[in-house]
Amino acid sequence: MRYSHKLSDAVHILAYIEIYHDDSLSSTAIAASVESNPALVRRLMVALRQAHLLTTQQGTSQPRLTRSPSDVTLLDIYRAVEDEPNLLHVDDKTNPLCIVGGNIQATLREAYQEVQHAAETQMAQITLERLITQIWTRQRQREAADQAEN
Amino acid sequence: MRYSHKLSDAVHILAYIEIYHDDSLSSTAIAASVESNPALVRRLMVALRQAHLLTTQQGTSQPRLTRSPSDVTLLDIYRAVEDEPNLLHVDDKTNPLCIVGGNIQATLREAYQEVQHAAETQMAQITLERLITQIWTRQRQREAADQAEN
DNA sequence: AAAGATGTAACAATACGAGTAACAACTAGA
DNA sequence: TCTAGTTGTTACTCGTATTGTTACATCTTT
Repeated sequence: MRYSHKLSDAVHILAYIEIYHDDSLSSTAIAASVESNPALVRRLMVALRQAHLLTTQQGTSQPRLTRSPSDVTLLDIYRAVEDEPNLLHVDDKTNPLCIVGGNIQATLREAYQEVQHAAETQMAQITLERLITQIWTRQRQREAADQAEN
Repeated sequence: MRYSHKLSDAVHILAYIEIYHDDSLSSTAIAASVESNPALVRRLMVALRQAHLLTTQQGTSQPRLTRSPSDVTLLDIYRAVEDEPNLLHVDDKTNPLCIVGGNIQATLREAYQEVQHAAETQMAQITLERLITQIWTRQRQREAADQAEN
């Protein structure tokens, strides 16, 4: 399985907008935090906007979250940015004349659906608020560690 | 997310070996059912062999399952063939000087781990025996449907 | 008007899965 | 023993998806 960072970067963007809501929220500034480029940020923000997770206004560097972070879950973000909703994928090119090839697709689809449901149930329990809280907690821990070092 | 068929094809191979254990089990025959090529089948069989899910003997087209299908789960097969064990992936290239960039990696790693655990728990409950049973059930249903049609 | 930002598209670079081919080593049967 | 068929393994190519890069029309603010 190849790996994309869409979900991680989307969470990053939302958390950035929430944490730095008083600073510049230009795609360039956000891209600097993601260590990526403004176009990627804007592309992801299109998906987040279509999912009604944030609002933007052309020309103004002022994206805003439309929902409370306590009301946004990892599942919402996942569905917003991942155009392929499934974590596991059935090989849809098997020999229909074979007992295995003719029946394994539907069988695996059902099994994968159970795995998907378990994963999504867990994703639905992880709120953006919790993630932001943990980011702050880790930040304070790092600052305390830096203090102790000096 | 890009998608591979390694897991599906590996399940296919194991089910094929179990169901057609009295027929030819050459990589060419299996590849015909997967509608793939013998090299792919052999590559996957290497991983399955290293995970002690089957035994092979060079030159003989007689792979054998080493465990009872009731004792092999989707998780076993998943871990055998997927070299990247994680379904979700953290962007490990973020700006450490930013509150978000400096703390989101560890935060997401923890969250993703919970999702991974939920998915793997479900995978561990799906046995190869169950999958094979369902393949047979669907086969009988198809045969009955074909009968009714004529 | 000018500067800076977004929205969007086109293209290149990159990475990875999968297909293909080739060949040494091994097995089984004539 | 010889031969055909198979596995184990490697190298290369191809197709596809993500990401990086660039460009530019459109919008907002000063």
